[in-house]
Amino acid sequence: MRYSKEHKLETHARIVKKASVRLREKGAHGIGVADLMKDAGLTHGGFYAHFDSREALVIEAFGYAMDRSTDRWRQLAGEAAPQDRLAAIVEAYLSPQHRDNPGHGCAVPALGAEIARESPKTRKAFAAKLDQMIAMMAEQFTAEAGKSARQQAMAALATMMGTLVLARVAGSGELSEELLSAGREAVLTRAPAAKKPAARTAKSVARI
Amino acid sequence: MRYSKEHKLETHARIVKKASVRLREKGAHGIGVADLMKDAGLTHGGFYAHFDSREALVIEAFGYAMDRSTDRWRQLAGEAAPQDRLAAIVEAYLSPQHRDNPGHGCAVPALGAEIARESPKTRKAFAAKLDQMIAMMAEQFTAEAGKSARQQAMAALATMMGTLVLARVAGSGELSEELLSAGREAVLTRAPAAKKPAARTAKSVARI
DNA sequence: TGTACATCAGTGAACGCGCGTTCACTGATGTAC
DNA sequence: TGTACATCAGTGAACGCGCGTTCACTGATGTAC
Repeated sequence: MRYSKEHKLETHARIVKKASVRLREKGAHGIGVADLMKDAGLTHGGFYAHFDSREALVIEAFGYAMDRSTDRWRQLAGEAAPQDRLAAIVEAYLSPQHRDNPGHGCAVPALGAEIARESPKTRKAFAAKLDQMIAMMAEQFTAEAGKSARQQAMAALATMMGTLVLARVAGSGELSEELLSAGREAVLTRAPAAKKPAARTAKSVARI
Repeated sequence: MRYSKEHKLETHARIVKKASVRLREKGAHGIGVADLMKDAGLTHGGFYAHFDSREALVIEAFGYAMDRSTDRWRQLAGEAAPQDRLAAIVEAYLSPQHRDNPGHGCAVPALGAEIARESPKTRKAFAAKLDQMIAMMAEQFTAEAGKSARQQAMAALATMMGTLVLARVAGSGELSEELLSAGREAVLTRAPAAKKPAARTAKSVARI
């Protein structure tokens, strides 16, 4: 059943993509190689034709998820008027839809704490993607009051991902909504161009 | 070897205390029952005389850690002059010492994301402790600019735990320090009585 | 007070199970002649 | 063009291992008489 040249690359990409969803849903150790391969329509035996180890897949899947998030935010920002860009990102990030869809959401709140305990190799891969994400967020800020755009971006990202973790722990009740609201307010009322953002549809925010 | 009445309670408490450290260090699934019992100077067979299941210990250990953190912050606040209280907490929280000592630090950045994936029972236990922590933090804020003390406390907690997760992923290099600094600035320059806090010694902040 | 018995925290072997990884094999298709 | 062989992505059984949990047993000490 020898396949065309592109076939292996396509299969590899499919495994990574599917794994990035399931790992965000279940945690970096919450799902096994056999189930991840099954999700991609394969059996577990073929796994090592694509990856050196389970950890190698985790790194790739994590990087994929981070890139998709960064792309998605850039897209959301691009679609909004300049003064609404930060708000567009924050409203989408701190929404019930994002809270309830970790599999298609930001990898940082889903996997950050676990990655912090992994090997230096894994952590470095994460840190590099995190740095890109910070740079993208920094484009939404201007330096002011002694704070650089990058500094503001880091704090905003921390508040956003922290709020999402807390809101997920709280479930979907009143406390959870309160947390999301407090997070949105905190990031947006500090920002230079903080206006009430245009309402986003559920569809447009479901995938970050 | 029948023991005195208090003996079992003491042993139980010792297991919980030791487990709370190791679980924060290794993650909610990162260490097994046998090793946890060994840490308490026992063998694994006796585990079920103390707990219905591994999950039951995780819940107890987690609650213990949360209570210690809340106590510790209250103590830090009590030792500082009124206008320095928030700063005392934030400086200790967002310090390299806390970043490098997850086992004796706040359970939220260490275990929050994992708890979010656990059973409703576990999540509810976490949410109740989180609510207490929020209430304690709210004592450090006053309502202003349309934001209640509670709302400010939630955002501050999210920024603090989010920053710590990111700083731990980044390791101990420049990016990590940058993140800690940005987090401190973000929480403190929004606060009503934000002054430069008195320097804390490493000793006083090592255990949160 | 002295003695026989009951208690039960803790021990250590054993269980069933799922995991990451390995390996001999398959078979459709590319390639050499 | 036709044929024999090489390739290698994918299969499925098997491996060793560690895990959570169970269980028969131990033995120091409290309790009943």
